[in-house]
Amino acid sequence: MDTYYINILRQHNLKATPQRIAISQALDKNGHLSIEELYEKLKQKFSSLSLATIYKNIHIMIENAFVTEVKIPEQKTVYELTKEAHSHLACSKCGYVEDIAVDLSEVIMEAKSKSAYEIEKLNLVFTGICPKCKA
Amino acid sequence: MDTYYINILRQHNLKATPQRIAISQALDKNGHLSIEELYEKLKQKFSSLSLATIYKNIHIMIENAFVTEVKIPEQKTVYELTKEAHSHLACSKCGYVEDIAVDLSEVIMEAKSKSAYEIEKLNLVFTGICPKCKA
DNA sequence: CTGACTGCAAACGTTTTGCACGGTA
DNA sequence: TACCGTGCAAAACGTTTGCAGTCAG
Repeated sequence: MDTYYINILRQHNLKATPQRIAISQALDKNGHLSIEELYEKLKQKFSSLSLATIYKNIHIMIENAFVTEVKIPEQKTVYELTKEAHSHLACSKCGYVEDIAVDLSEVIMEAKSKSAYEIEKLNLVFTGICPKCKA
Repeated sequence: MDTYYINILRQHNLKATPQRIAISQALDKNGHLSIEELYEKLKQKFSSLSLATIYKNIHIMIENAFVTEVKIPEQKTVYELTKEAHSHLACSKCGYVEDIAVDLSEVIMEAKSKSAYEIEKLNLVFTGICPKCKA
């Protein structure tokens, strides 16, 4: 139901336009999408959809902590709805990206003790072959 | 001495042109540079230097495992001379990037046991404030 | 001497911008 | 109704390509 997305959009100070609802839904259902994939998917619903609208919305959604950008080595950048901190697994064959939760507390402690930086966050991406591509 | 860079370039099957020597040296001395930073630095030595030359060389150097691309969340991509696997620390204020070695064997084991992917490598970037920016 | 590299200019793809119109709250 | 969001077209970027001349090996 759209009400669900309307509410979470409003909770993030975003007006609930049909395009934004569709973006939220697409990211929610697909997990991780690139700008181009988002555009292709939504173009089916809104034939007049403009790429500029996708760009503008993704950026405003990132600013409002509603969406998070995920940069993957040697692949296109993808976007996801913001969740608790987690890591990512990316398939080097097909590009599919999924979430993975690993315990990083030790790693963070080690990094803090070894460096003079005031560490705020960390970003971990595993790359490999997904089950589908292995088969 | 240039001989040093000439040799490592040749070891990577790359002809040792003055531009390539300068790129190697700049990356070696500065650690991590973006395309633009590289261009600005080398432009001083080679006033006729073309951006296209930087792009072409960086790519051929990546293909020959001489240079590695480092993608940093919300920052410009930087390049470094290829070394053993290591992680990175990036300053969210000034953009400065440095290497850090942390033990990731446990994390890798955990990821392998939790996922059906055939994990090949991992990429870890810490973001925070560097000592200079803290002061 | 030959093939590879450079610099230039043009082409390309992606992202951003300005503006008039339309829709949300 | 007032303001914000949308779509369009153009502009601005960053990156790539083709080509003629030059250089490394």
